Amino acid sequence: MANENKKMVDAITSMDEDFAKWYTDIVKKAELMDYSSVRGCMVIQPYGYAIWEHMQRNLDDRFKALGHENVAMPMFIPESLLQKEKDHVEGFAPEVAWVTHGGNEQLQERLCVRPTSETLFCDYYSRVIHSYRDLPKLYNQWCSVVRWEKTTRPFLRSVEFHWQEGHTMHETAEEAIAETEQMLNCYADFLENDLAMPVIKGKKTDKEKFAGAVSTYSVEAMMHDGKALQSGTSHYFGDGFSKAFEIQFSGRDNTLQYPHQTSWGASTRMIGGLIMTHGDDNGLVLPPAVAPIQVIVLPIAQHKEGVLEKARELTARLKTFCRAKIDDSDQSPGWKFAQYEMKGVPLRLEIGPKDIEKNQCVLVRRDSREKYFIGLEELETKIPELLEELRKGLYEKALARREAMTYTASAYDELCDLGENKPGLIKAMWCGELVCEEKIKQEAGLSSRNMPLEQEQISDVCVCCGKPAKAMVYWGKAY
RNA sequence: CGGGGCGUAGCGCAGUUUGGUAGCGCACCUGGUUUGGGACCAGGGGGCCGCAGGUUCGAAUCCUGUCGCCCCGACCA
Repeated sequence: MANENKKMVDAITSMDEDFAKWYTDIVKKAELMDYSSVRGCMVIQPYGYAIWEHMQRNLDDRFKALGHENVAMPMFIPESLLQKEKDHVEGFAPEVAWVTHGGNEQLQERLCVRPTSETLFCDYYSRVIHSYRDLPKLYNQWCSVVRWEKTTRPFLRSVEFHWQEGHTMHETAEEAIAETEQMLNCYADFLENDLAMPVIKGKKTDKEKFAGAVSTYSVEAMMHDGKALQSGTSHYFGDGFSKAFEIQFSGRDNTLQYPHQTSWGASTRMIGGLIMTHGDDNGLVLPPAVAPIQVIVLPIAQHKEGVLEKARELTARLKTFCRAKIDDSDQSPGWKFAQYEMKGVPLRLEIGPKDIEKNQCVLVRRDSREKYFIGLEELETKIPELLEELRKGLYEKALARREAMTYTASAYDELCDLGENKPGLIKAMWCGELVCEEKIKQEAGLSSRNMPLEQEQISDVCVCCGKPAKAMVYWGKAY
């Protein structure tokens, strides 16, 4: 057994040895992405893109069930449009890419490649919203955006990344706030139930909020190394953009009003989150909801009479109720075991001569490597059961790890000490002042992740300055 | 953008100090034997040594520049 493990560990760097290398090893060896010739931009390979497609489909169904519609906005934003909202342009200008020429001609006004599309949506809304009867507008788009990031990492931070951005307009602030909360919950539900990633829902501090937003909410997940990953975000804009873009409508009382706005997004970064939440030293571990292959069928001694036929027949049967695939290539079984573990396939089905004799097969779980000998007539019930157990198991394991790596600091020394010595999240009270937040960043190396919706009263005073506390904050290091 | 490391076959590397025209393992191709945890034997294909200049009779090797990637920091989904 020790021998077996050794061989497989050889394939990728162990996460204890070098977490960053472990991550890039998985991303490459599971064939999720490849580097491209463009700095910071990646090729998402078929297997990685298939995961994204499952995420997209799942989220898109959720959005549509909540009344949203998909649209497509231009990829370019005229400079004048980007500049309409002051905070927004200040936040994004340092990292936008500019188009200055069309063919050989210099453009009269340069165009930025969208880093996010608030301005485009607002420009459009200013033309189509006239009456309260035009509201709400519940739009979403699936697209890629470009941010000229200085350092990049596959899926976690790339210059171009794929995402969805929802942009909605509402008659009242209350409605827009409700939308912001609803979409935050939508992401949380998707992440927790389908991706098996426990998240902390909370509000960002002013320092960390989106450029131009009144308030920003996030779902934060903890990775294997204790760092936080913002995995989805939902903003309430109030009427700031509406005023900047002169979006007005006639209200029920026949007065001119500004609509209230939200935006919310989730990106291919979630793929990085999956890797760093569930992955292990044998590779990726995928939750069934987004696994391109849920069950890989591996014929054993496939040259022997009847094995391949039986394996193909089983695969066809499996395909009627789950995403199944057979690998009948002539690689050795051991190679295939390792290969599909690397790719994170939740269940492996082995079928060989001995099994056929007994009318059974072997199912092996990716997460625990537990083996189950299953009668062939039970597959329709056993496979969904095992997939569900695996999903729950992944969630519980991730939650237990997060809890074990979450600390409480009631004194400043304690906060600094934890920040330096304990990877993970730290709960501590905060007065709400930027100076304290910056001091904590400077001295403890911790940024505020969010102020959780589920607040706890650790003490009455700010961990940093000792003045009365306004909120409990999760502090940590982030991707 | 600062600090560090690295670019030689698809991948991982040796060769660079001391210039002499490129090698190993894996992968790939062919044939055969194998097949319940990364199989074995035999044969074979593949490289403007990141790119551009320079020095030299001769450069993977020395010099200059440049591009890219990775890691650690500051900024961000």
